[in-house]
Amino acid sequence: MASIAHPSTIFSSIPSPTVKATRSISDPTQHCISFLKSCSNTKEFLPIHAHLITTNLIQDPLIASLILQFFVSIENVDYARLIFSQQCMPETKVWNALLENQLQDQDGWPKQVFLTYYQMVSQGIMLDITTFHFLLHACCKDFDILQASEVQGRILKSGFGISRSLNNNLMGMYSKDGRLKEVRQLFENFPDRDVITWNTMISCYVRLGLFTEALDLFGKMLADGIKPDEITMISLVSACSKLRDLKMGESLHLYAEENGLDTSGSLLNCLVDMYIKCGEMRKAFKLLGSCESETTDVVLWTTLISGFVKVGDLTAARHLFNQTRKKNLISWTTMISGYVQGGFYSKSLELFREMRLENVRPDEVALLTVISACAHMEYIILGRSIHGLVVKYGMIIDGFLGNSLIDLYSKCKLLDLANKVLEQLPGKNVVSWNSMLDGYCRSGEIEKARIFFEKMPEKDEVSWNTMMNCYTKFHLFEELFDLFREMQGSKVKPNSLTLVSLLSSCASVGALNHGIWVHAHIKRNQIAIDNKLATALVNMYGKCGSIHKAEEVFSEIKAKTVFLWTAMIAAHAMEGQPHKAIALYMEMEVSGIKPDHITFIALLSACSHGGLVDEGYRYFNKMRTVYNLKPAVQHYGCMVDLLGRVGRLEDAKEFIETMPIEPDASIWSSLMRACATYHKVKLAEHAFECIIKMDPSNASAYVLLSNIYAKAKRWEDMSWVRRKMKEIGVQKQLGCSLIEHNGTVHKFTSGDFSDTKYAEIYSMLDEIEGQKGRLHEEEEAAPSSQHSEKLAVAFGLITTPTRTPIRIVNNLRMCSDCHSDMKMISRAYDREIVLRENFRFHRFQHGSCSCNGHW
DNA sequence: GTAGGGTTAG
Repeated sequence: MASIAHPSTIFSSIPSPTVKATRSISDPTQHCISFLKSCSNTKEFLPIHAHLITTNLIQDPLIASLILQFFVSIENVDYARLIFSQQCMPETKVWNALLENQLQDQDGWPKQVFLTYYQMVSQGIMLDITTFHFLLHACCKDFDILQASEVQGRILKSGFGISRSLNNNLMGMYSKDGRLKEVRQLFENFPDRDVITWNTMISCYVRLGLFTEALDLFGKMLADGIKPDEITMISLVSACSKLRDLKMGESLHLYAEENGLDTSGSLLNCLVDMYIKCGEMRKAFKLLGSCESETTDVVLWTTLISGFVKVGDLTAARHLFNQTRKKNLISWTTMISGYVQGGFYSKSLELFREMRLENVRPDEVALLTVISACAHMEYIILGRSIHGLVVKYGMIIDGFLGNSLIDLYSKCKLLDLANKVLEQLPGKNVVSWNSMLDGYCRSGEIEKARIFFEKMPEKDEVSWNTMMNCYTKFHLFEELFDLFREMQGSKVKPNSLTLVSLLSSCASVGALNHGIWVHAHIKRNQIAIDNKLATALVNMYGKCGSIHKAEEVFSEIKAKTVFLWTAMIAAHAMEGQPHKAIALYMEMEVSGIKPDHITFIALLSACSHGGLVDEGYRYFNKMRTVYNLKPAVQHYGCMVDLLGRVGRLEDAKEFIETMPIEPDASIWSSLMRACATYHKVKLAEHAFECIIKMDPSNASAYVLLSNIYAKAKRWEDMSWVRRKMKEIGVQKQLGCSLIEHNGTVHKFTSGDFSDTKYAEIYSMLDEIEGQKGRLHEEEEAAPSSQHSEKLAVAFGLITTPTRTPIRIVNNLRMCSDCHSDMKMISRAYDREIVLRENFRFHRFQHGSCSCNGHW
């Protein structure tokens, strides 16, 4: 408390009336108020009391109420009443002034108002309409249903009868707390409604998201002969914003203009917001242009910033933000959250720091926004310190704020902390559980995730999709489809994201029949195929070797995104159709779509699969010179692959040595594979050394080198490699092949004996060996007759009808023996064999392969 | 009685 001068000095310095006019700071009333507020005992009070009586200041209700407050605080109400009996003011008025004073006190607690109220009741003080207004106001500040109904009951008993303004106030109070039932009851039971009664009812609907009800009520209001005002329109136009109902919004705009309502104030902001949210930027700006002078209204500016954020134009949003003269917390939060929504998390945190440097104190919304940014970046240290800030500010953690914290700890894989917040969270909802579920999923705790998922009190589409994405991510194909079937039996309908997840899983294991089934499901349920779903379908068909179906889906989409184009280009690349990929790329350029990094990976890999060196160089240079895209290590990898495939090994080596970024192990592996093809032992050894320097236990490098030595018949070197592998414990990556049959995906690994049909499979393999009509060369590792793709093809020959294609997905590139054996099998058994390696297909038919020897 | 900012799957 600031030091207050002794009363005697205050009184001696009371200025004359003329001075008072010029020096309002020393207003005697203000002095008295300050002094009264600091009074702590009766002894201090008495001198000023005498002064107040002589100057008649005691008749000032505020002063009187402070005296009252003083005596209430020292629990001597009797003395207070004695004092008041000497003055002419009715007691209720003074008590009301006290209530008003307590309400205005920024740091005050609405509970204080109720303490005063209980004192009034126990003292038998009469309550009037003003008292009730203050009480309702306090109820709004800190809603408590018991207190609210106590006040409502007191109003009914007071004998005034319920006035329209009290009724409106009661409605407003319940509306703020979202109590539709109470508001409706007060509305229905009060026939003498004015515009405020209607507005309160309408805004209650809008607040609760019942937009259509709000608009319906507007019709009834007109029918009732009540003229709407600007505030009515504000509620209704904001309902149209939320509904994205441009037509209704425009007709409300027209109504306002025709009925002479003021559309230059707050209503203007709402209309601008509505036009922006409905995607009518031009109309919004036309409306702004019609304003007479340049407005500096911070709400309007913020509306515009938010509009640009919604349409994804963050540059424009930031430009406006920088020009906003009187930024407040909401403008800052709008811009910060804009960056979060656009995925520019670092930018959002940067701006938050700037905000704090400007001494703007964040509230719950601002903090949960930056917590969400920290969560996405997995910035746990900053995230925890913001959690600390939440505690420091004494914020109550519930609802949104709590959910953002669960999300933070989940994304950072701190499951205990996430659980702790969850347990202590008062208003848990499906978002809280979803965030926790996501924590288990991304930590790889699949079992725990499933148990948690089963126990969730409520599941929405996010819950199902989170669990399903988890299965997709961990390649649990069976579990994924089982869960999908379960989902179809539940109340929640699969959405396009569910289907994207299923399709991407089908794509990764090459499960064409499952993919076709998902596509049929989409058609059957008349789910709209948007760009994202089309991309997933094209990707699935492309990766399952069904290029014509991919083209079909692709051609049906009119406005294609870069992702869709890229998926189609990649499909051609995988098929080894470089010219089609290039033609498509050119078509894309013509249609005005800019390629991205991924497009160029697809395009360069197409060139590589077709051995198109000149084209490869051309596009590699083009990405930088025309599109200003910096080639990443994958792009350099494609180029090395391309040069290696056509046998320009020295060029490839030089390319690696002059590339501006550090080559990684995969680049040297590319070169090594080419060395294996072209029997360049020396260069292979150099590449090997480079790989081992970076990654001493790189399994594929050892295996490749060993194979290269074997091919060169350098047995001693080969066994050295083998010994070395044992010494450092290098584990060979197991070859693995997938084949879809009868609703499941079968997985084979080299020398695998686990399949129930293994006896039949191995006798089939013997038969194949017999077909070759020659003995096998000496094999260094597992004989190629037991390579996983052979097992899979044998399985396919046994289990599928004659002449149907056999589709296999490999995790590794196949060896040359398998490649020639597949050609032979395709002729001997008259089967098309479609085999997918990591990034390309081989189609074996009538004894030849679509790759034309470029494997 | 009214307008601008908020959490989760990809």
